[in-house]
Amino acid sequence: MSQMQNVEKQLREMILGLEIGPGERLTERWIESRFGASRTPVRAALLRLETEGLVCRDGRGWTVSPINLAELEQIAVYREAVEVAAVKLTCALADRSAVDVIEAMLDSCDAGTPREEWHRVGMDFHIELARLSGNEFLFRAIRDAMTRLSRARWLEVRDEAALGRAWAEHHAILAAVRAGDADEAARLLSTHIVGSRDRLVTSLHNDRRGLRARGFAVVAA
Amino acid sequence: MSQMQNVEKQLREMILGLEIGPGERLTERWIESRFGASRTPVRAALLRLETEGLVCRDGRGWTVSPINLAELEQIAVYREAVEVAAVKLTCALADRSAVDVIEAMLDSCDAGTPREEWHRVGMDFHIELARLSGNEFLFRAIRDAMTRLSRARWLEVRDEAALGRAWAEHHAILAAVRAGDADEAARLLSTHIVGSRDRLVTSLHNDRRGLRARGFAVVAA
DNA sequence: GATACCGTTTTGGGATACCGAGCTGGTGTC
DNA sequence: GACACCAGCTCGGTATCCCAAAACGGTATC
Repeated sequence: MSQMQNVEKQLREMILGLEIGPGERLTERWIESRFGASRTPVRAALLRLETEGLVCRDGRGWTVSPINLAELEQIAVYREAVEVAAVKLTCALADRSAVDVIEAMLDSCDAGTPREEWHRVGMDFHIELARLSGNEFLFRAIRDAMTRLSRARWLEVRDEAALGRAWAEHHAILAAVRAGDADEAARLLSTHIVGSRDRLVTSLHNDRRGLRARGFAVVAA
Repeated sequence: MSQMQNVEKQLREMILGLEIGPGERLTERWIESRFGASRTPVRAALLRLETEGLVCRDGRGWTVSPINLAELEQIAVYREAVEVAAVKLTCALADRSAVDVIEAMLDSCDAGTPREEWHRVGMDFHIELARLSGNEFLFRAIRDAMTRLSRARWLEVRDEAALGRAWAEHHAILAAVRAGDADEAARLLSTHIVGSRDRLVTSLHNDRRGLRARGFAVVAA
């Protein structure tokens, strides 16, 4: 693997894993020494992460993108449009057996599963569901949107009940897709996304002082 | 303006203006000498253009992305989802007077307007309409999609009648938005996008030999 | 005449040196 | 004590150099 991909991957993981907090300043030289690469691959990695929205320019320097509540709300609207379109396409497919793989993915999470895994599977559900549509642009749009949402979802305070509800909604969506009921799948998915957004934004809004106390920049809606 | 932005802008214009043909090989050293910049900003510009889909990696090198008919069809589906969502949002706005600006933009084209201008306004119609939604993600999605479509739309053989029909559809969409009729606007926009895609793909498919003879790589659907 | 082999050249990937702008901290003046 | 100013440092932007791998071309052999 090239140095650029290496730096990009590791830096992305550090940002998504909140090892570097939202709003934190980054210098190319720090990344250079941190990952043992020279500035050329570091700069390339930063440029790519910038297009993913994980880092942004701060005047002349680089900053880990803050958590932006207004952005989260806009992404939800975007997701709703794109995911609903994707799931409708999928419902129109002759062979929808691939939903079984996604269902198995959901079922792989149980009481003993670590929180990281729940988080990852919760995102992959939407990404893989979008992939089934066969439309590369819808897929990429959702994958990128989920990447942007990743840190916020990780910070969200989710109780057991909320997680259970999300999983039930995921299962219901898959059932509708399996039945080929596009309207029902779209309705369920739409409701799920809006509900998730409300819980997410509410949770982060309530927690914003605590988050800021942890050094995380949170921009209000 | 920095060298990187300079190279990025000029190279984008050369690619979109077909001064460098789809499928053509690019070397960093050629770009370097062509624009009088060193390889660092050249590489940065290539990385950005790669995310726009205008250039792609070809093994170890760079290639101007070919015209891909399958991609054009997928983009149309993506556009339909995103643009319809955007226009529905716009219809729900209290103040929709900004449609007048877009209408004026359309009306600025007449018989004496050069083809480049028609082409640009035809794209900007969709981009500016999306911007009205106020959703940054919907806007960027459509702007980027139109960028990817730009070269194909330029190559399309469009007769006077087709242009007139497109303009009439644009006006009809604006009228529906002005009236706040979201369903009608969505229906008109959807029809417009599907119709445009059919004409575009058909035109390029019929012309593919001529295009290849001009040195343009065209990948079949 | 075709093909296999080897040296040369080209190319992208990476490392590093240099520059100028901007920030910082310390000092001197009022 | 406050503020203005300046030196030094830091940082991104750029240019350039090196390297290994791949592409190219020529030659020798069959």
